[in-house]
Amino acid sequence: MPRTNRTRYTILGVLTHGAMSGYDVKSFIERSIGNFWRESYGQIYPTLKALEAEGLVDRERREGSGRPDRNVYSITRRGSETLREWLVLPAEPEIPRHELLLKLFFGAQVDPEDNLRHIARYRAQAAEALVMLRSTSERLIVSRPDAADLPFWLLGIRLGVMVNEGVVDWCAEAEAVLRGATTAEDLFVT
Amino acid sequence: MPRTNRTRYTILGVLTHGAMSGYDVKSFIERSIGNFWRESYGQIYPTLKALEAEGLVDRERREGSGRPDRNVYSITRRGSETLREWLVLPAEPEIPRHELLLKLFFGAQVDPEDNLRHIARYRAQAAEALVMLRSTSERLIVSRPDAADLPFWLLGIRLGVMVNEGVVDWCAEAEAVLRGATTAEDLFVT
DNA sequence: GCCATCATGTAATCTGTTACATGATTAT
DNA sequence: ATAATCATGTAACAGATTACATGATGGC
Repeated sequence: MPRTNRTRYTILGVLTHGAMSGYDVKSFIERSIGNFWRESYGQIYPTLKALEAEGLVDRERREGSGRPDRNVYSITRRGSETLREWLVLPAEPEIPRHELLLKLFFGAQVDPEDNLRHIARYRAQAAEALVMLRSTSERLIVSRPDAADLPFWLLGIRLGVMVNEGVVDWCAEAEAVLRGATTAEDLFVT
Repeated sequence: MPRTNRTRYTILGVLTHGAMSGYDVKSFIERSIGNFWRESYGQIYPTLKALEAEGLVDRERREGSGRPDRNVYSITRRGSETLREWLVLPAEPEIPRHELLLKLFFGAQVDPEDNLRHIARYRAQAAEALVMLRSTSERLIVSRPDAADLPFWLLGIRLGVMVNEGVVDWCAEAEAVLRGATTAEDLFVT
């Protein structure tokens, strides 16, 4: 059994926030869940077509005044049902792939400075993510204090904050170990 | 440009730990880096063939006494160089996909209990992972205290511990929010 | 007797990215 | 001028999983 196609459900879920075009779906995903989910046009456009053929979304053609014509999609009753059926199913555990850890695992093959460069880059990415996450949470709290999905959005951001804080702490530990200031064993004793 | 094929380098890296068969490569990956990396036979066997054709690994056929014959692969000098070239390159950021957060993002579409079930399952997985990670670290520290790669192995485990501890904490917060005991906004104030 | 482990490999299939093609409008 | 945004779509291709095929040995 191949992995279930989650693009379908992502699009259906996005369309519960209102009718929109494929282009809009993409930018909605980037702005709202881009932190933990991504879709490309190469997936979105064909999937929208398939969803329409299955009666899970409706399409309405809108003449673009000046702008290109848009296909505006809205979710159907059957689409909502299909979405809810999937939402209550247990989330499949993600297949783990962490290239940084993979490279570090083979770190004995390269110079210590190479490993330290990896860590520094990783810490910078996590720190940058934290800034983004915190500013997004603030913006949401002031601009949409009454939205029904606000708690769900904030919980996603909150997990990102906690994980990235952990990453930043780990980077400090990793640097200490790679510089020889600590042994890795000590990390587990304390 | 397609994403670089990391299976190649994973196999080369594994073979720095000694000559072994495709079967061994798979079980080595599962036991050592299974926590953050996975490969299937469907990838390993064809990749080993390709690596041999490129002169990055050598193959030696060993008659199995009783057992099936084995193809034992060892990394060549050129293989080691190719590996090191890749190891020093910046790790490509993983494309994020987190099905649990995706489902939770659309959580307003289902009953609160459905969301709570997701969280409970997620916490159980993280708790189980923590038990595994801690016991692995202890086993490594006592059994291979002198191995040159021990610090690298332990650092990988340590990140897993820190991230999963964060996940467990987050699950408690998420449950409080979903039960209405706290508001999501409060999570960001404190 | 049966299951786990050892052992190799192919085929079918899917998911998903990237590049390409096209072209108007608006803001800088 | 020119870059960014709006807007839709296809084609090529790679990465990866799963299922299938085959078969022996050794422990319970």
